[in-house]
Amino acid sequence: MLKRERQDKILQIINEEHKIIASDLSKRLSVSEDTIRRDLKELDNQGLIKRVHSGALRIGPPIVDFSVRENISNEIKMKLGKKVIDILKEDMVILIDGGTTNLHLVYQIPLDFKASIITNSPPIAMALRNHKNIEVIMIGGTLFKQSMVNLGIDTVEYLNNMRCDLYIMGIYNINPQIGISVPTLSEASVKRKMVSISSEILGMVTSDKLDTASNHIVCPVNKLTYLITENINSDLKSTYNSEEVIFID
Amino acid sequence: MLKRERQDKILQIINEEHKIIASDLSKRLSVSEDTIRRDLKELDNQGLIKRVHSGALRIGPPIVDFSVRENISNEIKMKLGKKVIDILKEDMVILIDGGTTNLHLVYQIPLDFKASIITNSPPIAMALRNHKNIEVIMIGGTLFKQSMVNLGIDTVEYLNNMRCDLYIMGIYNINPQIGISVPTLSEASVKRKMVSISSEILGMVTSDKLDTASNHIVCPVNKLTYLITENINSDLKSTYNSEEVIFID
DNA sequence: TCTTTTTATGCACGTTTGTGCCTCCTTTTA
DNA sequence: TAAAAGGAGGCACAAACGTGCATAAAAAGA
Repeated sequence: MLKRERQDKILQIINEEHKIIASDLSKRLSVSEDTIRRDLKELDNQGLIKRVHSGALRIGPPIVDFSVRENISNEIKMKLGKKVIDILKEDMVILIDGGTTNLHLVYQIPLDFKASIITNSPPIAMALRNHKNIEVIMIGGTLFKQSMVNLGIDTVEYLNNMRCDLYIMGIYNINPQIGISVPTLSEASVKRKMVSISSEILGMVTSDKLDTASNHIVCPVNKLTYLITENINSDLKSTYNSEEVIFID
Repeated sequence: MLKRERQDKILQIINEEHKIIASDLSKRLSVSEDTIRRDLKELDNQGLIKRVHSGALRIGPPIVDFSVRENISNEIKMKLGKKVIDILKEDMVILIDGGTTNLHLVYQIPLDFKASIITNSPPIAMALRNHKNIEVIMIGGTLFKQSMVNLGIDTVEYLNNMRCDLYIMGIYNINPQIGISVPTLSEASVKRKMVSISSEILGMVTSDKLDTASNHIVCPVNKLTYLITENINSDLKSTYNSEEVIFID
């Protein structure tokens, strides 16, 4: 691999992931850490990245993660997001609601990607600020601060007048028997409406959410077109997998 | 997690929550308290936070991104915002649109302030995340990324069904003859509607915006109930001041 | 194509940085 | 005023860094 080629790759990775660790990069690109260090130094001198001890950061605003508890690692959510990027097609009309996992996905959408994105989540809208070719349509409502999404009658009503190709659902609880559920009624009704107007539905779940349930049911699991998880546990796979759901791990 | 990344996160948290406890941070970011102490010490030395026993406090203007850390205009905008805080009364219904000056105002609203805030600007909504007693209503629309506000027919229509006590207008151009103007038609029509449904109107302007004009006129200057500026130039004062406008500098 | 020159890479080795732990001291709180 | 919580400084260790040098890989020239 040529030096130039490798540095481009580094830039691409850092743009997607917003930060990199030098030692990781060394493994991923199969070169010595010395070379990576030299690359990072050069890119930093050109002002393309911000070099810091043990890695580098992307220039520009950092990820504004609104989750109070940082427990679930961002890396995992990033990985989930990466799997979804390939499913997105140009010129799709994509509906995305809230959740940090969805946010991490949005952060990884290439800056030149062309699409329409509809969302009721202010952080998602903010994250699309620099995507010149993405038309962002925000759905209003009363801000539910815990999940940072707009909810309420107006939100549901607005959704009545639209359809979209893909709904990327933020999932808090999923259970093979009970289905997908959320803790509040207003979130459930908005999500139900979103489900009903979408051709395909995609859900990303971190392992801590598998086999949990809450009070308000959104829909059964088989409504999902795609289910993306981190875990390759074959038990889970067979539990959730079905003819209808495309299971990606 | 990289050190710089962690420190940026600390800044973000302290900006949102106005104060932090070192031991909490240690848990939230999964590092030892020693490391947090060192981080806080460094940030304090850089003048970015105010270190106190057992934690730290926010120091004036919010600054998360290292690329925007040293921005002087932040200071000025913060001072303007401070003047406005006293005008806000509890339980008001306040309409706020976009602009960085407005955002700086919102950052200074006390965390326990009680009110309803209606906005078409995602950053404003985000900034109110930790204000438990503020009901935030977001108005949807097509996101105009340059000013980060939602615009369009739906936005205007939604405003038809409401009234509010105070409209805090983001001002880009103001001129005693021409009035208040903006560069785009859609922004102008939304602002005009906002003017028409509000009992009082407040505008903050930094000196660089005084005596400038743009293509689409929103309203004459005397529509303003309050005009807040940084400059004590008496010429300007007499130009803009009138029986109708309360001039604060 | 072959040789020469330039550039890029990996390794060795001493240095620096970041972090957690420990001890002793200071501040806060009951 | 005593106990508890927080803070400062030192120590240790691992990971990351920079530098010089030998060698490999490109690029340039013949």
